[in-house]
Amino acid sequence: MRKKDETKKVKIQDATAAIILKYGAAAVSTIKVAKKVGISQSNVYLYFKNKDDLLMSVYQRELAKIIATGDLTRISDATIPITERLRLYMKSIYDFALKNPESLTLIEQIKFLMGQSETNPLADQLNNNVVVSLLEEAMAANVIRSIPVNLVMAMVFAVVRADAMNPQSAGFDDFYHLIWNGIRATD
Amino acid sequence: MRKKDETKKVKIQDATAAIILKYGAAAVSTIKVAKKVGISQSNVYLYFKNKDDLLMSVYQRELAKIIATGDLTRISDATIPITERLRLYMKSIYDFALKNPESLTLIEQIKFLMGQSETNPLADQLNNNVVVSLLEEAMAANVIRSIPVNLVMAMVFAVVRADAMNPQSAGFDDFYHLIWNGIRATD
DNA sequence: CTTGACAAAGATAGAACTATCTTTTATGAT
DNA sequence: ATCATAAAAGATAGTTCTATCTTTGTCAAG
Repeated sequence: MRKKDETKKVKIQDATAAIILKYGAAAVSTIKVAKKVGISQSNVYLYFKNKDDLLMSVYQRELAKIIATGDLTRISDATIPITERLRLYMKSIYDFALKNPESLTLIEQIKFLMGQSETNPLADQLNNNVVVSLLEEAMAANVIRSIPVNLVMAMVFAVVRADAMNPQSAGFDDFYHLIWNGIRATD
Repeated sequence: MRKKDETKKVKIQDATAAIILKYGAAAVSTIKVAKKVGISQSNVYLYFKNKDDLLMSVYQRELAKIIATGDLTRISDATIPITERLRLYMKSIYDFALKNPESLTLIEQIKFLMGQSETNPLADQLNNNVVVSLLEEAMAANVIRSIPVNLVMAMVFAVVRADAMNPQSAGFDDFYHLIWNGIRATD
């Protein structure tokens, strides 16, 4: 029996990502992807159920990168002071964004095309469990002011993203100051 | 001679906007728009040069709403203290977003579909002249910290948008606090 | 060296769409 | 009432695309 070339699946994903980055997610078609890889169009369906499946796989791949980067364990480590954990959270997001700005673009684009797109691209990953409870804990302890969590998230991501896209980034300290002074509890 | 029904142009724009809000900008087609209005597809081309022209007109229409809302004159009125003008700017953006959340969605969607989409939807209008110089003036006067202007804009818009989309808004005071304490110069 | 299995390419049905061209219909002016 | 004009509808050429089905090619096991 003949074996399937697993590197080809990756090549297809890469081509898809390249098209999205250059022309936007709406421009993706199996024809263009296949042409870019140098295979026939029907061949794409050997590796992906359909176009949505392909897009979702690219989406998941970028998400996995994000998760692999940050050390989520420390964020929920109760032995670390909460202010320090908040800082850790922001640092890990900031570092990732600066290192992988295309990841954010890809996630944003795909989410925009496929879904009701929520507010921001990273919502899924760091959000849903760890970060929300971190923020809620900080509010309960009166370390940060009581604001809807999604406002804080939106703020963090927007600033990170803007900075990552800038030709020269402002640096983590400015970023941190911007966020922290906005959310910290005033005494 | 038979006269053109100008209300029909508006109806076409309305139908387009409705489709965008419900299914996203990528879902817009002259067929669907015409069906929604109850006219023939070719009829759309009597009022708009092509599909892009239609989308751009919807985009411009929403932009005009925003401009019509805020009183931009006061923002550049040098007799008003700069901190007060910064507050006015944020208030006008906040009020508009709360009153017209769909406007933001429409602009975001259309911009996303048509262009390289920059960072945020409102960039064009309040931005380009008045607001940028307001922020730069505030930085020069050391009223706010020296940060890239687009970071501040991104932050403002992201928070405003998130709040406007929330079922219950946090209110202007919380919004203002969040932004102001982030950007103000520390003494 | 043959053959089964599966990858790869080819071909194609069918849908959705854009933009233009043609025909019909309605209306305001004479 | 007639007629010119332009709106409205209809028809259509041509493109792009998805997803499936068919054919061809290739590799590995026996």
